[in-house]
Amino acid sequence: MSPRLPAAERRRQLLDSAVSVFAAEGLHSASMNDVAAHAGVTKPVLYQHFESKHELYAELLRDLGERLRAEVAKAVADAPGPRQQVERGFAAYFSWVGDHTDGFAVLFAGETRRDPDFARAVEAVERDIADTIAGLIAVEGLDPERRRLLAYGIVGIAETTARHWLATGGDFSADDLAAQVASLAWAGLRGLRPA
Amino acid sequence: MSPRLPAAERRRQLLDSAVSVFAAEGLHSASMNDVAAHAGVTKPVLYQHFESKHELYAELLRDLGERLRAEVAKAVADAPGPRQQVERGFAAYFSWVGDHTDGFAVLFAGETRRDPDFARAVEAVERDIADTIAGLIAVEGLDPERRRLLAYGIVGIAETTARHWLATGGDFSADDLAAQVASLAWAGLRGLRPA
DNA sequence: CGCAGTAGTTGCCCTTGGGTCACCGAGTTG
DNA sequence: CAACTCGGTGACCCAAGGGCAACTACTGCG
Repeated sequence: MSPRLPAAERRRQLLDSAVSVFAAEGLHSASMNDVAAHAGVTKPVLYQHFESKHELYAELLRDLGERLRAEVAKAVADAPGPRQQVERGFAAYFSWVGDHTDGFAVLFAGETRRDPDFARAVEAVERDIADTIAGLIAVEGLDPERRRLLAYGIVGIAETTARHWLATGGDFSADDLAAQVASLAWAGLRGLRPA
Repeated sequence: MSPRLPAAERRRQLLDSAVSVFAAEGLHSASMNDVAAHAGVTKPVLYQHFESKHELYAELLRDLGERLRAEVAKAVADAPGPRQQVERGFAAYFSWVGDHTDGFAVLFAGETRRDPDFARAVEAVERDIADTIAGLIAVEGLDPERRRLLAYGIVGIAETTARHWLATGGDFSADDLAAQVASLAWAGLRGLRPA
């Protein structure tokens, strides 16, 4: 039997275990048994804290998404001007990714987008960030649909370069990476011709 | 019993069925039974053409990836200058996506990246396109790693805007979308300051 | 007309894994 | 020292689904 833990602590520990197990195995390959075992505990304990596998995963996504979102929002809010907002936003993003590779994998590289509930969670994060970016597009008279589309483009830059960064072993630091990518994004945003 | 078909035709039909079933249900939710039934046939027939579910899916990814890659490569090769290469490359990409929404879903929105074999297939496409883009970055003296990183950023723009385009019902035509996005990407690529 | 050969089918096996039930033992409290 | 609570366990149920073995039926050829 594993050492007894108060409910709150056990729950936190289970969530942490779930992130690493799901990141390593993927949603459908990882069993509830695996998650429980990783926490040094058996399945029923897991079910005392979470209704179902679905709910556990959804909770995970909400949790991770909220943290990433908060991190980026804070960095952007603290920046003095638009150029710095872009730069620091990316820096916060990549820094979070570097510190939470498992979380990033679960949020964006997982089979997240297949399930409607799961998709909502990750899209909420994307939308939030995209809305922030949309406000930085300097072209006047660009209709909101197009504005949002381009903002999603920038979000896509972040996701894909982050994945590539992790996949290739990360030769750059998060800040270096952010500087590179911010430069690309900023040039793109400023160089747009008024439609 | 379903009408008898020569092996080659049946195989093609099974592949087509597989794309739509996997796009609708996802790799792990869709059963081999579903795929077979969608083709009006039973499971063993499916197994006469494909060793396993894994192999079927891998074959699908190779097939789809090759087509997308060829489409983009052709468009880029036919363009007279770099600006047009970007524009027509995106146009070909979005046009393919619009015509093969199921294929796009399987390639990029699926649980593709979890499995090493599957990941290879989709990464091959990304890499191929990224390499093409890398050649268009005009900054001299930028080291190849950074060049490639930025190229992946552009690839990310395409993927994410395509997903957003499909998810929101696609108010734009593929060409309109391409023009918008190409403008963003081109501005980004040209506006980079030499490092 | 009968015999290959190939397309399809029915039916089954067996593993995996989500989810649950009945029980246990260590503190705490009156 | 009961008795209650609460964190924990082992064993089990049941459905889904990948994969296969054995059988059937159509078709074309000598």
